[in-house]
Amino acid sequence: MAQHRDEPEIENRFLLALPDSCLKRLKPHLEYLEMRPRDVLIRNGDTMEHVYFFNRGLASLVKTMRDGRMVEIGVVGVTGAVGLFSLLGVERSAWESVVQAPGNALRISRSALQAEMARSHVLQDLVRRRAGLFLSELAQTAACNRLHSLEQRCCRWLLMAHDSAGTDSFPLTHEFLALMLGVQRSGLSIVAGALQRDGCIRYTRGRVNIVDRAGLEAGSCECYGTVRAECDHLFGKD
Amino acid sequence: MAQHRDEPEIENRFLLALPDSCLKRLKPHLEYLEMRPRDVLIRNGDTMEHVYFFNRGLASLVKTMRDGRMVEIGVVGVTGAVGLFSLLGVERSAWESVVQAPGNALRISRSALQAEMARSHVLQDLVRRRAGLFLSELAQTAACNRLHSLEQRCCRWLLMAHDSAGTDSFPLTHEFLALMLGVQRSGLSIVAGALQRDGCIRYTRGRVNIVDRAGLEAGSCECYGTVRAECDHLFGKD
DNA sequence: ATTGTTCTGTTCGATACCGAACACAGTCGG
DNA sequence: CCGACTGTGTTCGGTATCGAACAGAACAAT
Repeated sequence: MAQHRDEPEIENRFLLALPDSCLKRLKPHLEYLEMRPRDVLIRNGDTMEHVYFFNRGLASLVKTMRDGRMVEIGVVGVTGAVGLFSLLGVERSAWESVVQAPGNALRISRSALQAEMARSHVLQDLVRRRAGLFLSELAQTAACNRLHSLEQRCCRWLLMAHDSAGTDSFPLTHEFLALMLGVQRSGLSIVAGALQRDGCIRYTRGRVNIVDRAGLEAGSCECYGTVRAECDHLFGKD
Repeated sequence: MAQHRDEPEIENRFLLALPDSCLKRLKPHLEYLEMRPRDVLIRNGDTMEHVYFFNRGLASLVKTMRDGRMVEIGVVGVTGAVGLFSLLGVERSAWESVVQAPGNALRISRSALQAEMARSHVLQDLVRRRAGLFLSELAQTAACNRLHSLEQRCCRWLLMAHDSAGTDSFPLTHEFLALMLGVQRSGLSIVAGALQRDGCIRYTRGRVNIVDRAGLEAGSCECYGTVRAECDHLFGKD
């Protein structure tokens, strides 16, 4: 998962929100990495030595129980950073961060970023705001997991993935999505089939195509809109 | 909910973990408050101006949907602090913090506490560690809400409440517990009735009595033990 | 004592999802 | 071209929980 470049292109919206001067000082510390599905960035309990800014692609934050059952408790895409809370002094990760959608990211050591935070008030402020947004997302997901149906959560998930994918088509199997949503694959296949019949999505062996976003939004719970609105408020509408 | 004392007794374990010198400087800023069930400490979206350290009693962190359905996404008792993340620079609360079990708390302004953090490395470190623990709790609950049965979550909840209550008997209605767990009251009554028949608890009109902790632990999901172990690791086993 | 309110017990049909299984089709490696 | 594997469609009985309703019991206010 390592591939180096001298002058990586920056598309991550968190980084892009920083002033040029700040970004310029960070650039020498940024390491360009290809992100491949199933790459594990941070394990549960790991000390967080690096922060990852996705330019493209998406990471899943996953909690696994002792019996092996797992469920996604959050995602991090182009508006966020994997390992964000390490910047607020939290040592260890309480979940596993694993690449879900392929793409690339810029990695920087926690210490380098904290050094810049000590200097840049803007960066410090952005980290805090983004952390607040993340907390909100996490709480929303906790409630969503309890209150909303599989179909609603499935639609929400597809919308979030679509936002981060950048393209209408991206790799995704029923099996994987069922794992993330913490449900049986058979149940998910039925929901996915219904969404396909309704013309919201189309899929073929491990690849899904978002056809009708509005349809998905109608089928989704309010959680997508709530989180999206907060994110737009922080980074602007586009 | 306001009742003042000059030299409040400190039982909150977060505060007790601080060195005397640090505590001594904080004391003049600590305001003693009675906590009554349903008192709202922080609303969703509020800026967090104060931090609350419970000596006794328990706060529920609650997320409410637009249709009025709600679910508890976490609790804060004698080992934590309501408004903790404000100390890491997060401005606004993403949920509502409401008193669940009666007791009393010490309140301090965010600014006073941050001033002391700037001085005390130990306090700063403890805040970060406790925040990390809270994140872990939140993630655990998000997963628990998806993966575990009502009975398991009910047992877990009773155990957590028991830990914070300090006594074996505390006020609790089926209605309230169903709200917190995000389920129907009728379903909860059946589970509660079963637990009573099994001799784990006894209850009468709005009051529950913990009879057999071991039984509850057996009926609970692993989430209770996982979170409890992390908490013990941070504060010691008692 | 009477009345109103809160809390609990219980029923009942409806629904969502589980958990396991099997079939089949597309894809890949040799 | 031939397996082997992976991804999807579908079934089926079982269970958990919903959502709504009603009744009775304990308590509080008057």
